[in-house]
Amino acid sequence: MINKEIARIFREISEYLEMQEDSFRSKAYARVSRTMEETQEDVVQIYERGGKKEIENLPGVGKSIAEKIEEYIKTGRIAYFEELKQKEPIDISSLTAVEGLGPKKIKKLYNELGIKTLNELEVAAKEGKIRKLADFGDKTEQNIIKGIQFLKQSGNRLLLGSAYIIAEEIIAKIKQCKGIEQVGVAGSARRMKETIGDIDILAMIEKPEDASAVMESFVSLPEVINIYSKGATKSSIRLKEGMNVDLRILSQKSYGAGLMYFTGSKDHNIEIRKVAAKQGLKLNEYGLFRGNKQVAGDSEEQIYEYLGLQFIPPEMRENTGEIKAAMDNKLPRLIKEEDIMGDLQIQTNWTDGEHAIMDYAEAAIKKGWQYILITDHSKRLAMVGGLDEKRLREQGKEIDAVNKILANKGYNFKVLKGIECDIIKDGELDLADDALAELDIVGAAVHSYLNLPAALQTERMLKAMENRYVNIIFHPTARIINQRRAMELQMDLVIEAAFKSGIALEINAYPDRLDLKDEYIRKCVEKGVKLVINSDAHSVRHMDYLKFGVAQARRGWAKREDVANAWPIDKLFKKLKNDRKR
DNA sequence: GCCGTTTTCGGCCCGACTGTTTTCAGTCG
Repeated sequence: MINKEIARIFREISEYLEMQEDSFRSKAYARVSRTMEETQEDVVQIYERGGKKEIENLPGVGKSIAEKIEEYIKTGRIAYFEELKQKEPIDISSLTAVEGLGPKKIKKLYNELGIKTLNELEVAAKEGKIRKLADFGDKTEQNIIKGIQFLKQSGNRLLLGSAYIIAEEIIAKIKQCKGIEQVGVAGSARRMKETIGDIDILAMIEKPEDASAVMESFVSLPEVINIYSKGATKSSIRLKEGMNVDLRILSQKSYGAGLMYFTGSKDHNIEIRKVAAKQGLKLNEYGLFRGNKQVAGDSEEQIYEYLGLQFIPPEMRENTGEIKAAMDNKLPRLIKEEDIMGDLQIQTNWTDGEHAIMDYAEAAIKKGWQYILITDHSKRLAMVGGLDEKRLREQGKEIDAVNKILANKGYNFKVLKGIECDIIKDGELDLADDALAELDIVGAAVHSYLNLPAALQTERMLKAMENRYVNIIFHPTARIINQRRAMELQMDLVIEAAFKSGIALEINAYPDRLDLKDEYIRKCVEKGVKLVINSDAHSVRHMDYLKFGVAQARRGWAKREDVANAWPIDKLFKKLKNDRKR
């Protein structure tokens, strides 16, 4: 996958151009860098499908940049970038990673002191050379030293699941401050991105004079190890966990505008501000203005409405067509957590799960669900005691017994018989067809040989999908966020096969999986491929993860109709099972 | 370098905070 590599090169080009004061061209490259970062489909595949023209369809990509992408695909390099690097051989990406250092300062450091690398920067700072430069001073030098220190100990972006917990803890503390009307999370956490860089928190206060006390208690939270900035309305800190948190304080009449601004995404905001500008309006984080007069701002709903747009849910705010859709009144009604009627992937103490079938059933009933599917591993996963045909049938008896007890208690609830059947290397399934035939719903998943080349891996997957008993492919790409790359799969072919066969693809809600990714989900939705959102619970408490899967589905523009486990049980059987074209 | 319901040329989101300076450039989001 070369998208990330191209993204990095364009980001560096952007920074070189910024050094040369070519700000607009720089922004053009920065924008395409973000696009490449977010594009899930391999740009090589896009190129193979439709050549340079197809690449130009990517937002922000024009003729010149499309040519550079083509050049990279063909030759593995971009001559323009090589020239820039040769002229000024600076390790820009490492240096800009230092908080407070940007292209202009880096340029000065290079010109005055010949600094090219992080190491040279650190040495110069520690030797006190930086403070002597014009426009630099003691503080800047200290901040550089600190910045390098933090850089060395900071790791990956945090999983949404973890960031959420941290944000909630901080919010709870801020809520206790005097004069606080409302506190909420904004930023990528509110957009429910799968990983989070910084946590953004927004607070509304009644009286402006309370602001400084709120800021004071924010920056003195016990977890704080650095204060980047502290102002009347905006402060920025770093937590022990290695995570940066911003707090912004707003008045009631600006809360909606601030929430919108702080939620992003950046590209969404830029586009929305352009929409405003076209109507002779100005949008900033304080409100929507005509001249000096505020015409909207206390709620997001009000701002979108004034601009003639439908309300755009935060998960959609990525500038990938949602603004146009909102303009045309064509936003989909996204799936909600309340729409979910059951969970179709649960591991019990028959294999590597923590709890018994009845425990999960009771928890599901509490959630108001109508069914769960029990899906322990199959025998190939010997490590966790995967079920063979015999034990699977024994488990079926326990499920029957649980259902009987629940029925006697008067619950309208059903435990369904399933399996997470291993797809072995050649695409065959791990269990015999006659055993699968006895189950209500069959899930299949890859757990081994994750490094096969794309063609082979795809062939394997398609072969498994030919099995007439398979209803769902679990965690289709097998990635683990921050740990393991997705399998190399030609997803277009997999999605096509799912469409033809009537097999559903899973959105696995486990925080470090979230597999399918949002972009693939959107392709499924466009194509009419059925989805399911499962917790992959190995414990009763994991069933709460479903909300992250729902969020991922929303980021992929999925509606209730697209998600099989948002359907009542009879429709679930009809559409997922009996409609399966065999 | 990109882009178009004012446009194929002339624009390009907007503001807070910091540090170094006497009015602002650089950085960040």
